[in-house]
Amino acid sequence: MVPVSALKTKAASPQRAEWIDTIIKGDCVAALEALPDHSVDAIFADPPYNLQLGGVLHRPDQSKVDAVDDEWDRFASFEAYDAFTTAWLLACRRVLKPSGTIWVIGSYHNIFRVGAKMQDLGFWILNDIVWRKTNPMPNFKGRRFQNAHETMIWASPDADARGYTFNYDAMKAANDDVQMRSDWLFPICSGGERLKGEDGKKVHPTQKPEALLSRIILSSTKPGDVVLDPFLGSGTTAAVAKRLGRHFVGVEREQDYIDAASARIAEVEPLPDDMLAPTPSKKSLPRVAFLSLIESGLLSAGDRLTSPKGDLAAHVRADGTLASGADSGSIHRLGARIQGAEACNGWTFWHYEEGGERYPIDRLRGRIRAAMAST
Amino acid sequence: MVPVSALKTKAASPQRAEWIDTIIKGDCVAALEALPDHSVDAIFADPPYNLQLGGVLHRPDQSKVDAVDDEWDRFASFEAYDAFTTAWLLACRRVLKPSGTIWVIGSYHNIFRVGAKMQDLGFWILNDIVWRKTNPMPNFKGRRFQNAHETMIWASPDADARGYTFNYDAMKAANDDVQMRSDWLFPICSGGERLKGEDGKKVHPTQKPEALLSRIILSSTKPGDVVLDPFLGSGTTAAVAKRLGRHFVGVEREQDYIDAASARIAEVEPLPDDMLAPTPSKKSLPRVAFLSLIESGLLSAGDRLTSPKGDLAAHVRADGTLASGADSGSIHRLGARIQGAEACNGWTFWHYEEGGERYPIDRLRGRIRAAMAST
DNA sequence: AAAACTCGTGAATCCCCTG
DNA sequence: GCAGGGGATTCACGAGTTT
Repeated sequence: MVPVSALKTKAASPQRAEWIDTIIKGDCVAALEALPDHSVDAIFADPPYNLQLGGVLHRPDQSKVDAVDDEWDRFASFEAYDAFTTAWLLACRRVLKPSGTIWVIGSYHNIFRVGAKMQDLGFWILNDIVWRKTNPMPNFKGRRFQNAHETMIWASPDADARGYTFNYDAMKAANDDVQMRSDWLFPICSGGERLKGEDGKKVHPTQKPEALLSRIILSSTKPGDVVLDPFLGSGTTAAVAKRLGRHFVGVEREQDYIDAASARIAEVEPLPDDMLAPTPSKKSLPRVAFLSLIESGLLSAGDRLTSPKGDLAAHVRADGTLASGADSGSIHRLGARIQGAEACNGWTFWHYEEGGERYPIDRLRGRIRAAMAST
Repeated sequence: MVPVSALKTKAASPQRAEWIDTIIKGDCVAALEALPDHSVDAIFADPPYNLQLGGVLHRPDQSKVDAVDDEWDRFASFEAYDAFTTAWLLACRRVLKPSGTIWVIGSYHNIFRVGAKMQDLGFWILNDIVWRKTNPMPNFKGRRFQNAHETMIWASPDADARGYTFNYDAMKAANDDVQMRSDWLFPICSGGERLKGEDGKKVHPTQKPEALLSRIILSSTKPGDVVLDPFLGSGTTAAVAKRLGRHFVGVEREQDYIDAASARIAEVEPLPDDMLAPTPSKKSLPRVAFLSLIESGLLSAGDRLTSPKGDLAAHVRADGTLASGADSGSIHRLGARIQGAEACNGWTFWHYEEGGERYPIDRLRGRIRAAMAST
């Protein structure tokens, strides 16, 4: 374990476990034994791709392509790779909270095997996300399509998992107010962001762009969460987590990578809290009872409410229910029944009249909430 | 076997086998026994996805989503699905020429299992191709990213396969003279192309767009080649193959689909030889997420944006929203609220400062688009 | 006649808290 | 653990209708 105090994020608290905000040196499976069950909120895993590259690849100008041929990317067989995959996935699932989620990135060389194994082990896939590269390496031989993307799998630890974090509203607001899609566009990591050694050579062959990790962390974690990267490499996950006010824990086998990542993380300045506050979702707004509208005088018993078009009507009763003929119930239940629907959001369905205009009663709820906020 | 003479393509030759340009009725594995070894040049397979859907899903307007719940998409377990996959993949490989290639399409529900099984059986993956949908169904409950793509695997029957067809230059010419990438953009099949029954309902729940098959066939087959579709369904593969001067053979279990596909194929007029050119697609300006400006470093969390005159201000937050005092939201929503307006185009309203001058953030969006276009 | 508006729909693994 | 109920949730098109 490498407790680098400079790595600590500002969100640190005294009672925090000692492995938080550190890089653990060692093999992924063995190193994760240092963590208790269900202790991390999210995992980003960038496992070896098992590229199975043949000979040396040359560009048209005869220059040599610097392929990933490191020892850690070589496996004897698909079976060996599958056994490796099973081992680290199980270790990850043990330390992942039931409400947590895991991201795994890969290419066509390995992602199908990893995805199938995840399903076999009971992980429940939430999305597969495509990272479209703005600047992928060309196919030099002209024998295939340009391999211009990588695939990520986002999954919960089991099919029944509830309550995982997905910052839907933040993603939508950040995407021109339409839902964020499963295809993301980012440049590959290059330029100043790419870690280089003193020899000017890249420190790690597959350093991921911070933008990619940023979207992952912003979408599926909350400030203060702990993000695990079992194959930390150059430390992108940890650096971005720290910047975004999350805790991290990384596992890495090679000292060179640990050194580079530690230095990188230490330089990261967390963003101020008010830049990280989660975008409020409607679900997170304070609950307002319909009865409060009557109690505060915004509506009165006997008032007439209608459907949006005004063709269906009901009357407000003193106890906060609605009545229509012999039928009565909550704003939601009566709204559903009166339309013959299975469900209904009474706040947006029922309308009141003011100055000749119809408005949803949600407008009145807004006034209550505004009054609550100002006190 | 259903020898529909009207289906014959113009490239027909007298010594052709009788199963060419026909639809064979029956289970995929059994039906393929009618074909000799190594007799087809390419395969497009759209197997059941094994969606494993739960209950009924409603849209926000309470309408029901017409889910794929057909009998043919139900499997007892992953093991049953894997056995099915193995069987049809082996049958396909037997009839595929050594120089041929196979395409398989799927979603995250099944594509990882299929891909892993293909590798296990010795198929050699050449590319995975992402079909990005211009108009995918939204995620109605806001619990995941919008599932906006499907994945195709393009593979040769074994690792040593040589001489497979890839029309590199045609693809490049069709793509503004840069290499065709592994991510393709097409609308889903709708409008006049979608086969409808007399009741006005869709004939097949998962009809694929002709544009998709067109690119597949144009990229990896030659005129006169034989294209097999072991799950023919509504017949898109056969119809496109015939139009493009290729032969086809389809396998399908259900008579209703066979009838619809036969009628559809009969109506297809093969293109004249000199017209068999790929269709270039001009795309409109790509959507850029405001978050991309932060992710790409053009803006940073905490940066100050102002109204055109500089009298109103907000701060950029890490998740791609803006904050002004206690208020926050997308660039559009906050822009509207801060002006007291109903709507606002945040791209032209919000300005940043550079060298003492104010510029709309639309200028930064332009830079992102320029970077995208240059790749 | 043209524009605006409404309505339907697509391979979907789609809620969460309280009693 | 289960049942009940509050109440949150959609994008791009094509087709048809109204203004």
